[in-house]
Amino acid sequence: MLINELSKKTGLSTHTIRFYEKSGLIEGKQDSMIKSNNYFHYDEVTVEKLEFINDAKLVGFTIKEIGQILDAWYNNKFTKTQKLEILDEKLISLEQKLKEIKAMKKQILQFKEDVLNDRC
Amino acid sequence: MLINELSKKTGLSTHTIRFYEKSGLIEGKQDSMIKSNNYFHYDEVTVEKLEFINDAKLVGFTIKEIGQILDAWYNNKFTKTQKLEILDEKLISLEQKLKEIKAMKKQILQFKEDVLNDRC
DNA sequence: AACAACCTTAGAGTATGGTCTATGGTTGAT
DNA sequence: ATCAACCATAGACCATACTCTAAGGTTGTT
Repeated sequence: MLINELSKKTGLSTHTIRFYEKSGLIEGKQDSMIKSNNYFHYDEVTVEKLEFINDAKLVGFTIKEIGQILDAWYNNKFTKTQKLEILDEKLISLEQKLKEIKAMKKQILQFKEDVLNDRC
Repeated sequence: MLINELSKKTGLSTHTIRFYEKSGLIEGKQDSMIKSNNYFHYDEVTVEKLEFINDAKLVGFTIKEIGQILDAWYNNKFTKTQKLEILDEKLISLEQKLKEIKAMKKQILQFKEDVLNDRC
């Protein structure tokens, strides 16, 4: 599929998709059979990747981190061991985020207590 | 205390503290008794606020959101009801973040499975 | 008095993650 | 053939959240 269809499938603008492509998160292929144009073609895996990117942004991963994860998942830049290391590292950072959010919940509940009891 | 001491107590640079002050997160007081200078003085509450800001940044709250929370907690810009509304809203967004992170954990565990079983 | 070590404001510069515009080429239906 | 609707690249522009520099005033110690 071409970028427009990819955009419709993922809800991301073509600008954003091209930005992610420049950032190395996804990769389209130009068809060397067709000489008249230089259009990029994208596959279903790219759709999956973009959906993952959306989720990964929500949890606060940077473009760089998302790139690492995608490379660990769907490329051959790394050995199996390296891939597992990267993924484990991200799991640890997610655990950390969970802790931070739980602590913040407690903090805000405390603020609510303070408000309710006019302690501020 | 002056900004340098505040900086040492919180680990934030004076630049960053001034940035937060400009952004309305904290507020120092100038002593009108002293005419020779215009130095800002900060109290222990400001230390607490800056510590909170640090934690709040970790969970992904923006400066604007942090400002709202601080106002809800330690100011009289809002009524009690408004304050509780703001804090509840933030609790909901924290719940949402928890969900997203848990989903991402599952996703990455799946990636690990894929790597282990050479499915990518 | 002079010097280091503070303080102030204003504004420039940086990194990240987009978002948009300009320019020009391609495709497909009429 | 022409026209809308697509495609590409390059680079400008934007918001957020800092981070730093410049220029000048204050304080405290010697």
